[in-house]
Amino acid sequence: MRADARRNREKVVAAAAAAFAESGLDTQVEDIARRAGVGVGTVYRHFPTKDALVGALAEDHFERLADTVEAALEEPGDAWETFAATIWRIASTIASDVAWCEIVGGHPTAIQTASQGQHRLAAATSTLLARAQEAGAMRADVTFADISTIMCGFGHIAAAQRAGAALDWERYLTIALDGLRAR
Amino acid sequence: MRADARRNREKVVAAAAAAFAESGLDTQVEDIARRAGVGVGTVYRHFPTKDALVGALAEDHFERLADTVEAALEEPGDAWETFAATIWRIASTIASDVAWCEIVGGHPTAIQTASQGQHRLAAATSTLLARAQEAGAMRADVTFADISTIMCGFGHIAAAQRAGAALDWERYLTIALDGLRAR
DNA sequence: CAGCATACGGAAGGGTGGTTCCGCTTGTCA
DNA sequence: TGACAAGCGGAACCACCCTTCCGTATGCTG
Repeated sequence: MRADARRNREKVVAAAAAAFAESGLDTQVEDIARRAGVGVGTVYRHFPTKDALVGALAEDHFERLADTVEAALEEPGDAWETFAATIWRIASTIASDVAWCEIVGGHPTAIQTASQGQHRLAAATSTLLARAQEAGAMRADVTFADISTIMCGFGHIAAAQRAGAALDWERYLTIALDGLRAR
Repeated sequence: MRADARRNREKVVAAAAAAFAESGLDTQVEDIARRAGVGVGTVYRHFPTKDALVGALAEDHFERLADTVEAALEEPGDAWETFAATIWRIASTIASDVAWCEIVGGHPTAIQTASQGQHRLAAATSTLLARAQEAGAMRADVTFADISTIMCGFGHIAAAQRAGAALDWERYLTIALDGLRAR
């Protein structure tokens, strides 16, 4: 790969990440290209479609989330506290990026491919969940699918909040986590 | 208004309600017109824009929801039970209509106008909420905004579920309602 | 340095879907 | 019943964006 091509690819990825984080997945390809200082043709040489670009960035996000959760598995301490703190950490990371909120919330444009990162994330979260249940701190009937559902709702609410809706994802999470606790 | 015009208006409203309920707010105006047995021009003579049509139907939905909640206020019985049962009733009504899920979930196309029906709905729900708190069954810090947020998440999840996602709005509501209860 | 493959920019292409417009039809009222 | 206003159908219009294409520029290799 030619040196200028590599350089341009990096500029595109950086510009796309910034633009999506700021304005969401509806950001136009032309805006990303302008931000990167290249033409749209260049964006398309590196990524066959806009979805592929979103997918590449999303996978990167999921890998980093998986790292976070796997790191939490190593830490000692109360199982419930670890679970809750991890959810909060993940949520605030996601909430800082509009596109990420939309992806987690299930925006139609987003990739649904069960990727490497998503698998790791699911596995680590399931373990965290199981530990909290074994400790008797979490309702026994909760499954990983429930956590997915709650996080899907979270993503949507956070995205809407960023878009100006009178919603509060922190209150949402507080209530949802309380609903997960054992009585 | 001419008799045929009134008849056509009713056909358009009925067709739109059915089409939106089935396929969501993305349904094209031409599909609605075909379903009503009229041309698109006729749809536009009765409603200046697609949004206006959606808005008219939405307002009707909100009025009916408000009726339901106001009726619940009259019923005697445990305050928490009444609250929870009402939320469940509302939720299953909404879940039966894709467009309604999208509106409640905050689909961008949907009207955000604070209408008559929405006001009545908000007022009645707030009263129901306050009674449950006075009875000591609901967390004291919960506000109407929290209920809105939870229902927004619900709408989104129900819409995604209808679209084929592996989500379960009933589990979601179970957990969320549990999170609202006093400990 | 010459020559070529690789890469680039951005105008043009194409699909989608809301909205408009106008010639024709149909109620309504005198 | 005749005449006119109101209503109708649906093709055409237009805006928005993703994607493609091609003439030009540039890094790399011998």
